[in-house]
Amino acid sequence: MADLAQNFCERRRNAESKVRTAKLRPTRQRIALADILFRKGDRHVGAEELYAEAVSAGVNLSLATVYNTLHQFTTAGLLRAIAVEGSKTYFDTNISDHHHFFVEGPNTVMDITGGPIGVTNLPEAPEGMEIVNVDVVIRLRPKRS
Amino acid sequence: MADLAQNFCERRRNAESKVRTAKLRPTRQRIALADILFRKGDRHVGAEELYAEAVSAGVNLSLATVYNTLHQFTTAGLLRAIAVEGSKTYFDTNISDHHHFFVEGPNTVMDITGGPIGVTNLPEAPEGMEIVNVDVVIRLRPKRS
DNA sequence: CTGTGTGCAAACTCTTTGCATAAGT
DNA sequence: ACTTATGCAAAGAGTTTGCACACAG
Repeated sequence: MADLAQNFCERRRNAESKVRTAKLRPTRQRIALADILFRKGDRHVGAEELYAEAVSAGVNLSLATVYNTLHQFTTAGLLRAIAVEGSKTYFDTNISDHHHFFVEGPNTVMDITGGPIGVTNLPEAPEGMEIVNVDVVIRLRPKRS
Repeated sequence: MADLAQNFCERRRNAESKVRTAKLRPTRQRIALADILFRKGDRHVGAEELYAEAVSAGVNLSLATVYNTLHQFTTAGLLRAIAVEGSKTYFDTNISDHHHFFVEGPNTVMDITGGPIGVTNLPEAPEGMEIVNVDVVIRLRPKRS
């Protein structure tokens, strides 16, 4: 029991420091979201899912706050928004340089593991522009017979 | 004048054959949209823009028809939907293997020209999945001082 | 004629916004 | 106390849907 309590406190402390890193006030909601997001390893979440998860974890917050927080975390560099076609925005807790599978049908995003993808012949940015990032998305579909 | 009329007819014929290629009935609306889409070279259009263009070209149609047609053309392989982050879907009249710049701010899509980008270390599709395509999106922002 | 396509308006999803209230420092 | 964040509900963008009417084969 003491262990559980300690883990709980430690996770909370980690989450809080994440929020402080982002120069945001460590409010209950932001700490709870940071905990959910960064407790487990790499995650790809949409706002609704994260909201549902927070609610079912007993956190009292609103969907608008989830959107606010996701954007604040993204701006602070704690999260990355993923470029996939479709109406929904996914956020990735893995900020390091990597790319994604997008699965048609369930519309889910997965990290590509097993060796870094290389992009060759990367073009120059046009005059007056700078490259923010390079996203590679490999679109998958369930194999038909 | 005769030239203009002939060009007009020829374009219309081309557009119609595009529609037939897609195994769709060559209705007035679909032919008009095909003409607008494929008359000029490569284009990246959203539904609303295409609708506006059609309307200002004197075509009488509805936005819903534009959406229907874009999806039908995409399914038929005449167009490709582009994976960019954000709420809006862009369609590309260039079906060949190429990739895109996405410009933050104006939220526009541009083809990457000047040599084909290569992707190395392309991973296997996971069990039971097949690769539909590989999209590379280079996100740009206006250079700050 | 017969069936598919279209137009319209309403519904729907995801996301943002405005403002009164609550909470952090 | 002072300021910033939150909750709520409403608005907003983009897209889809259902059904009566119109048009192509």
